[in-house]
Amino acid sequence: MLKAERHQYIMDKLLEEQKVVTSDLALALDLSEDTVRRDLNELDSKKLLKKVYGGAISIQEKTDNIFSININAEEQKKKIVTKALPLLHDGQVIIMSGGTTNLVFARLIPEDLKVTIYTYSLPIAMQLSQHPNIDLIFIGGKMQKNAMVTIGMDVVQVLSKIKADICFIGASSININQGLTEIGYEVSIVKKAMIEASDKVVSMFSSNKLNTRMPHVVCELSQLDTIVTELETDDPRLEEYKKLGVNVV
Amino acid sequence: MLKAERHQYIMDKLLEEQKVVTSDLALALDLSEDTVRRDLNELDSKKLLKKVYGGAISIQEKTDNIFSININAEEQKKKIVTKALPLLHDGQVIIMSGGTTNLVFARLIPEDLKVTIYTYSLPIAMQLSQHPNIDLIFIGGKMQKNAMVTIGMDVVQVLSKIKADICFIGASSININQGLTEIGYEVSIVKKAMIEASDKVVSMFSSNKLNTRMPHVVCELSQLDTIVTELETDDPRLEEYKKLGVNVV
DNA sequence: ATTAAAATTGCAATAGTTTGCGTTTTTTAT
DNA sequence: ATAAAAAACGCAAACTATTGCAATTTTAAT
Repeated sequence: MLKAERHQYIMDKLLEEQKVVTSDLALALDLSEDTVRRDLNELDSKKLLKKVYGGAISIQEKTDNIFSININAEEQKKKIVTKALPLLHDGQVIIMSGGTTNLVFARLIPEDLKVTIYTYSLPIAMQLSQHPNIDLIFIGGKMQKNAMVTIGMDVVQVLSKIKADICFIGASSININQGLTEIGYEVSIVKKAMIEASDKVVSMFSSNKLNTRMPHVVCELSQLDTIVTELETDDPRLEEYKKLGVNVV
Repeated sequence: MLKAERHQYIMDKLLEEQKVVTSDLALALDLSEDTVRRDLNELDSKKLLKKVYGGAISIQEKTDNIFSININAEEQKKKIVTKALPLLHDGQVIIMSGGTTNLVFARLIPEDLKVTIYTYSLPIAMQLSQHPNIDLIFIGGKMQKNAMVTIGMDVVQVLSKIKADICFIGASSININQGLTEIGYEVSIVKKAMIEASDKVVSMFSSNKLNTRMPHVVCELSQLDTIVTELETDDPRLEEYKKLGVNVV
């Protein structure tokens, strides 16, 4: 992995989570913490983030009366989510996690689709509020302010009581051995509940998330029905996933 | 292989993979790494990619996505909510309804205030997510998409189980006889529950809401502790309200 | 076709970067 | 105060880039 790639990865992560932790990045990227620190310091000196003890936080101009969400590589994300649109059908009950890929997905849901969507992400809910034909239900609870999602027992409890046809789950990291892993424990718990509540589990992410890992396991690959990336379905990097029975789109 | 062909190959690869590695390209194109580097440098100077140590990365765009909310008479609202700021104290448990006045209020909450806030409004929650010291709890439920608030039994139920020190309630309409009234039935129910859950009830609104009415009653004036408007406290339009025991700020 | 100039290519030596490790220093939280 | 975690520092090994140069190929004009 190129250094510049790592930098992109870090900035990407920062956009999603508002902060990054040195040790988590070292784990995710399979690097020494030294190198991560050097990366963070470099990005700091370029004023792209603010290095703090233990990691880094994003520097974002105070948004005044506007809620702005930065999306990295939006074109790529559009490509990914477009491939997932055929999975949607009238009448479905859907659960959506947070993340910018899901946000792009939310925006591209056809106007005439009539579905019920549960979400626990503020930006996703804001986006879906614009949609004329969606029954939208927000799952409340304690807010994880950086990611703008609710977490905790309340969320899990609501999820345990619903039964969805399909869920679209964002991924921070995925690899063959651990499967889907998350940076935060709380979020991993919520995602587990989400998977439990859904007949079908779909995860959309860009290929740079492949073969990275985070501390908290969400689920094994066997629990994923479909993964959607920007890659061609015959790309060698997806081979192992297909072997394990995951549907690759 | 012609140079132009190679360039095309590199750009194709880049489009697909977001990055190229010098050594891989040299191998794939059966060229020396020197030549590949020269190619990459050339493409870099044409701004078609970004040359980095070890290879090159695609120039990735970062789009800004805005959920914008129009706030009418923002200056006036700032004036109103500023008068309410002294009601806030560390340690309070607070409930906030939706509305743009409350949104402006949320934005002006001092950075160092440590409180717990319950809300059922997406924009309010988004705004409060930016605040470093607030414990934020979102009350989930079915979304009323236009107003971007949750409504219904779920919301009422959560509200019935909490006890807040103070609530800040937006007002569609207020008058002496009916008190606070709302345009939507669902919202009126939620606001009732909110008032029930709070020791102290504060409503902020501009004076043009005075002496108007809507179909659904929220509460009588006697249940309001404090109203905050842009008017001077001795303004004759507020006289009647003061007489009924409402604190006027 | 021939030829000279210009561009391209690979090589080798040199220079510069990156990275992980051991050690020391600083920071944080108890 | 003290212990634990994180950061900084210096170093060596591995990797990547730059440079000048000679050999080769391409281009363009007679």
